[in-house]
Amino acid sequence: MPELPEVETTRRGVSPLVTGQRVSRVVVREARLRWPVPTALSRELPGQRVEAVERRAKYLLLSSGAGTVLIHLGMSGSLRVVAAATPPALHDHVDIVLDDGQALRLRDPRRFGAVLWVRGDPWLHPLLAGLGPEPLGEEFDGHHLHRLSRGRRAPVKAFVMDGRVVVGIGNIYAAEGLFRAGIHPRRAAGRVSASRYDALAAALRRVLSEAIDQGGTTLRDFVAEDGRPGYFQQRLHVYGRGGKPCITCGRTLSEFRIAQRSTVYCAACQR
DNA sequence: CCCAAGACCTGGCGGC
DNA sequence: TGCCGCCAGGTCTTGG
Repeated sequence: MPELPEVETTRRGVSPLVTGQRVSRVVVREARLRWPVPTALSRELPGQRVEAVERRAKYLLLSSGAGTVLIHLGMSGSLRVVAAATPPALHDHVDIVLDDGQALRLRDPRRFGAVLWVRGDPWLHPLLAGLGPEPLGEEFDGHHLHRLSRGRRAPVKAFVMDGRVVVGIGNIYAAEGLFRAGIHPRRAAGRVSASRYDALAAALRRVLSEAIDQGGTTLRDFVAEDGRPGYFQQRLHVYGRGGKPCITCGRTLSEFRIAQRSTVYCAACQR
């Protein structure tokens, strides 16, 4: 579920309901996420006011005077704001209960997600410190990709999914960006030209922005009912379409695996 | 340093 | 209907 657009959609949905609220308690029903949910979170967050809800890569940061809650949704996580009295469903692992009677509730069936508590400067945390630029930020462009890729022999798809290069490009948007830029996903990263990296950076920006916009279309009821943002309805050009015709040339889309991830592309349009 | 593969989990689906 | 193998939006960790 969560690629960058969904995490950003979640942030926008949750932020106005949580920011400025005081935390009354933290309920951890299942601490065994990717890393154990620290007991210090339950001790030190209650009584604090949530100052802001920020995003870096696919991490959400809830800041308070005493520390920062670092949340990652993994493969299957979702966050909602519910009435604190709402009975938890299966896999509703953590509640951050607020003074106004609502709770920020994490559901994560596969438990690849994380809820951490960082006392000092969160930007120095090991999970955040080494990250590359935001794909929608100013530092990210074709020149950045071109410069970092020289001498790299890994497939360009794996290269753009590497968070040290640029954050937030998951399996869906890597495939979509490469298709729109006409680049074969298995081409060695070091053998993609500067101008084609310009096209790739622009394509990634565009597809991510579009997805966020579409998530935004259902933002109003996002927190209320079924937390599914609208961007799933957007037309994906290649992801999940292996064996179907290319929307540009009609040729059957090919599918193979790069680093255990399914990868769909058009052998005619992508070189 | 670079790269590929393994690891962590549950649930849904297709095939038999 | 039931069971089995495979696949799924991520990314840290390990080993060559």
